[in-house]
Amino acid sequence: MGNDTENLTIGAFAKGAGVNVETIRFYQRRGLLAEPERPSGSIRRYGGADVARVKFVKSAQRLGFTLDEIAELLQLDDGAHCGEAARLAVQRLADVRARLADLRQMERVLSKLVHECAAHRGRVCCPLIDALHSEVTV
Amino acid sequence: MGNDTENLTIGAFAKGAGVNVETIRFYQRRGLLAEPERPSGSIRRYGGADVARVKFVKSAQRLGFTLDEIAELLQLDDGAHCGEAARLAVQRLADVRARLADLRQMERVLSKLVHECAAHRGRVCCPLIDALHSEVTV
DNA sequence: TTTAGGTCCGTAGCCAAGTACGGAGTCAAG
DNA sequence: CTTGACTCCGTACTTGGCTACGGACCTAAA
Repeated sequence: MGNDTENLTIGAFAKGAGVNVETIRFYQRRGLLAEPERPSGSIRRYGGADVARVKFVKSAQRLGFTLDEIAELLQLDDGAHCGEAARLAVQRLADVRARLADLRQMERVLSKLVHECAAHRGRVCCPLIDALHSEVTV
Repeated sequence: MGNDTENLTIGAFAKGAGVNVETIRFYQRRGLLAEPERPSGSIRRYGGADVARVKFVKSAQRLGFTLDEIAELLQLDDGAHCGEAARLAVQRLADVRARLADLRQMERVLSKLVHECAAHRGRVCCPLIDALHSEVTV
């Protein structure tokens, strides 16, 4: 039935999302995750959408967004106005592009350094360095 | 004489590097910055190379490197072996490329969303969202 | 029905990266 | 030779993002 990704306990949920249980609870307190209904007794159940949401949080974090920013992004999902949503998205896009530019610069420098260093094989080496000072001060 | 970027006091240094004095001192304690000689009495003096170094630290931070990683990078500059330096650089390069891939994915999704949202003008809107779940869970 | 293992909840602790503070010393201009 | 700005140094506090702990409760399988 493929139902093994619905009706998860918090433990299975956390494992599925690749975080630990405390993190789930922490996100609930931070408002990143709704505290779900408790269908039977007082144990909460989670589903695939929750797992996706947490994975989204972790992805966005890897890109350098803070939990507050991620909360904003997620509010797009939770019924914010369209105009507001678009405004936020545009803002984030600019942000992402700035990061991309930085990172490309870094990539360029590092890969150049690696190549030069390889080309130097046998010699005294290390053009790595002045480069770090002179070029990466973005 | 252009000497206004040499022989800086810590205050001028910090201002030049765009951080505050405490941060300089913090970096010294962390070993990111050497504690300089004290030519006259007990007040330390700094130069352009120090400024560049701090700017490098800040750039690298913006790219998501931790201070420990940055310290490693800076050791390339401070006389590490070439082989070791290259190893580190290769490692960081892989790192940077992974981040780039993430970020490109994020950019793609966000810009698609922004366009779709603009195209929607007047309608109920917000394709922003399922997209967030379905596509950005990198 | 017991009981092991999971859940709930609050509170406390941890690490990174600073930031703030306070008392003592220094130094250059008046 | 004093005064006001700056420096030195240590220690403490802050913020973000978790992680750990402990006692009470629930629940599924033996």
